[in-house]
Amino acid sequence: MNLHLHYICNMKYSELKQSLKNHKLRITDCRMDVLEYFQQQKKALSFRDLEYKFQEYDRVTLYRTLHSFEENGLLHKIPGDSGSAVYGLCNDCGVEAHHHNHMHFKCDTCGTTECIDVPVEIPTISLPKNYKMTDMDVIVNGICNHCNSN
Amino acid sequence: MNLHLHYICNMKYSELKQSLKNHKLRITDCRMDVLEYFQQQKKALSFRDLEYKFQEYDRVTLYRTLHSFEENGLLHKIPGDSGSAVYGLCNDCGVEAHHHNHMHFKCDTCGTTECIDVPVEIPTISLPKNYKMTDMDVIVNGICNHCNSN
DNA sequence: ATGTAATCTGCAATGAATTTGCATTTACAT
DNA sequence: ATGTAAATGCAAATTCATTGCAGATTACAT
Repeated sequence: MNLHLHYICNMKYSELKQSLKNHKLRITDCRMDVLEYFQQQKKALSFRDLEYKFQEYDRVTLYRTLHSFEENGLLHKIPGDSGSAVYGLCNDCGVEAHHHNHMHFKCDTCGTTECIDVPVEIPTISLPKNYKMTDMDVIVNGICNHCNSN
Repeated sequence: MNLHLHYICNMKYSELKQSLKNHKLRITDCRMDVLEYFQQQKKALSFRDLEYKFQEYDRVTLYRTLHSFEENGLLHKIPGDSGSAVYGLCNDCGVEAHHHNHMHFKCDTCGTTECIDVPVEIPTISLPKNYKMTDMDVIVNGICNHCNSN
C-alpha cells in the first residue's frame, strides 16, 4: 500500500520534471514545489497564495518562478480586479459564447484599449453544471483599426 | 466663427456637467477636465495617462476622481495585463461571439478563479472593419459550483 | 446673496506590491 | 569531475495606491 502510494508519487514527480523540461526550465526545488501545488490545487493561485504556502522560499524567488513559468508558457496570467493578478495552469479550454457586459479591444501594436461597440448580442456561454454567471469581462487582443492600415 | 466655436464648447460643457449630475457627482474642475478628456480621447485611459495629462492636479485627487467615477457608474474598470488597470467610458456595447484562448471563472462568493473547460468552440466575435484578433481573455464572474450548492 | 453642512482637494505620510543588484549556490552539458 | 550559465536569497530601491487631516469648495436652503 505504501509502496503503491510511493509509486504514484514518483510518477507524479517525474511528470512534473518532464513538464519543466518541456518548457525549457531548469529543475529546481522551488519550481517543482510550485508546479506541483498548481497541479494539486486545480485552480488559479495568486502570488499571496504561494507566499503563504511556501514560506521557505524567498518572495523574490517566488516572483521569479511565476515569471519564468509565464514566460515559458507553463502558466498564463489572468488579469485581476485590482492589479493583483492571479495565475492559472495553461490547458486547453473549449468555450461557447453568451450574454455579456463589457467588450474591450487592446491593440498589441499601439497598446490602446478601446471599448468596442458591436450592435449584436453575444450568444450564451455554456457554463458547467451549477455555475451561475453574474457578469463578464471580455478582452480581445489584436491589431486595431488604425495600426492595421499602415 | 469664434462665437460658433464658443457655442459648441458651451454645449459640451453643459453636457459634461449634466453627465456628472446624472451620476450624482459634484461638479469640480478636476472631474470636468477628466471627464472631458475621456470624451475626447474615445479610448481607455490608464491612471498614468491622467497623471501625465493633468499635472496640475494631485495624484491622489486623480485616483479619487477615477474611483468616484467608477463607483457612480461613469467609468468601468478594465482588468489590465500587469496590475495597471485601464479605465474606459461606460457605454452600451453589443457583442457577438468567437474563437478564443482563455476562459476563466471567478466566484463572487469564495473568490476562487478557475480555468473552465468547456469542450465547445466559441463562435466568432465579429470585430469592426480592419480589426484583427490574435487572442482573447474571457473572465466570467458569478457563483461557482461549490458555493452554489450550499 | 449668504450661511451651513457635506464633500473635495492637496499635502504628507504610510503601507503594500514588485523589481533590481549582487554575492553565493546550484543545475546540467561536456 | 568541471566550467558556465542560470537560480537563489538578502537587502535595498522603486513603484503603486491608500489614509488622515486641514483648508477650500460645492450644493442647497433660506
